[in-house]
Amino acid sequence: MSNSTESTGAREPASVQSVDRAITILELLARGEMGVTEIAAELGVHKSTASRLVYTLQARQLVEQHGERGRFSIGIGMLRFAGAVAGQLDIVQIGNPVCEELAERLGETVNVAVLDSANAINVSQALGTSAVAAQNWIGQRTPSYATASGKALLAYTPPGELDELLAGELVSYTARTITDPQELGEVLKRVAEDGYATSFEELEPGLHAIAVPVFGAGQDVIAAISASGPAYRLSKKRIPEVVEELRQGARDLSDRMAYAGR
Amino acid sequence: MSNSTESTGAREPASVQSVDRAITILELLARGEMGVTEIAAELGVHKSTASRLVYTLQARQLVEQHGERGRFSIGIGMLRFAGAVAGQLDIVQIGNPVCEELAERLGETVNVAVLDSANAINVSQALGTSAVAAQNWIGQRTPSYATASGKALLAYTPPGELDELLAGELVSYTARTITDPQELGEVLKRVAEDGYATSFEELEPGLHAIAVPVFGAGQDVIAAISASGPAYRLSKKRIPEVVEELRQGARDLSDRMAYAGR
DNA sequence: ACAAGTTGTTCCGCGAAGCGCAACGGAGGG
DNA sequence: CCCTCCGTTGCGCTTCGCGGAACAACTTGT
Repeated sequence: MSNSTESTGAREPASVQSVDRAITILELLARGEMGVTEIAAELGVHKSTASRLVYTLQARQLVEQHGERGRFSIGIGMLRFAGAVAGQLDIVQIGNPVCEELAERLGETVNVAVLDSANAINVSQALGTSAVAAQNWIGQRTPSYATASGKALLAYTPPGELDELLAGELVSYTARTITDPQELGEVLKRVAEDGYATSFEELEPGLHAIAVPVFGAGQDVIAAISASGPAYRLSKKRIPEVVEELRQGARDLSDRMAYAGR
Repeated sequence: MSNSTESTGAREPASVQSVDRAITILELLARGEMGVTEIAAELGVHKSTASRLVYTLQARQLVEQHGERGRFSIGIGMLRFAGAVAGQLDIVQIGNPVCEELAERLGETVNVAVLDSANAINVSQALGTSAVAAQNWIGQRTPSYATASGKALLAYTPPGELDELLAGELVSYTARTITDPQELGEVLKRVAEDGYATSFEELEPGLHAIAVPVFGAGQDVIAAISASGPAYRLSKKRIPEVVEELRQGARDLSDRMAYAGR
């Protein structure tokens, strides 16, 4: 949240202050509407400063003002960039229809995720049929060791890199989160053997997820597909069924990616 | 592109310079990879300035560096915002599956667009089956009077607002672009009667498009669905067939939006 | 193979640009 | 109808960010 100016410490090449603040504003607004005063308080700056930053973002359509003098929220202009990043990562576009189909077939929320250093990032999503308005996970950075997708991705990473990647990262989110490096290693080995990974309440209480890897042209893993839902519905019993469906989707996605040329 | 500092003229409340530049960088990178020097030249600033701006964006994952010292491109962090804006505009999420289905049925690229002042902005997209790697239109701001979607949206706007909206906007893109306000008025009236709009090479030579409006809860138009493709394939003859499919999709989308609660 | 041309990054001093302050004007709410 | 809270706008001071130049790591040309 409010990470103010860190004057001393590590020698980071120094960021441009106002740009950094502007990005923070965008991240705040990504979570919901806010007023200028609220933003200023969160940033730890004066109202006027926040106002001008917001104005700049608004002039470029990155934020929108709801009334003439109302609150602010993320703007449509952001979609332009969204389209660009989606265009660069073919998997985003190609993953969407696959997600849709799986979501309909399983009735659960389905995501495609890729690995970015220690985090798994969801790049595509399709909501399940359940009426419960599920959370939007797109773009979310989730700790790889605590999610099904993450573990599916990590399982095929060389152990050497792995230790480096997760050094000092193993924070506990629930009672079931794996925090012991050695235990994690064993679990990942098992994942590689079985060809699927699970996360049963390791990230959030009551949240279950099952994931399988998506292979690229060679033997490398380029993504993971996961199904997630409430614990009472996505039980252990359903693993074989769900894994089977996910595998089919993963194969489908692999093929489409190969066809697309990458 | 390079809009430098305009010292004189209208009294705009003044933007924060570095933030404005940073956004320009993002827009540049949205079109493809670039190097720092290239960016600096485009912005009209010194390399060092560009380097620091890019570093700031990179630290927040909004841009990525391809090698250790390579070129830059839009980063995955952008997806976080994309998810946020998609969450706020329900139509983005709901529109996607509708696009997919229509695209498969028609074999052409299908888009959902909304109106933003004088521009039509594509918010959802599904590519057609044709092997031709079509352009990514998501987030694109297109001149409403020259696109099928745009005209479908404008046709239900009160004439008063319309004149104000398009004052001095009617630029010509091709020989067929409508640049006469009176002619546009007549065309739009026709669109409202027929219930569909076309753009045959009015935006780009060789590009045809057909669109229908999407109605909200009342009689208001909240979006438009369009099919677009090369002139030789999406000919006038196909209008009845395509319009019929699009109408069905629009009704579907309307229903789903109503069901979703907005 | 070396040199000359790139590239992107870092250090530093000056100046403008952006910040905080305070006053303004409108919108609700009591 | 006053009082409070909101977002916006001049204004002056200081800081922050810019430009210049030197640097280091690659690529190219001969």
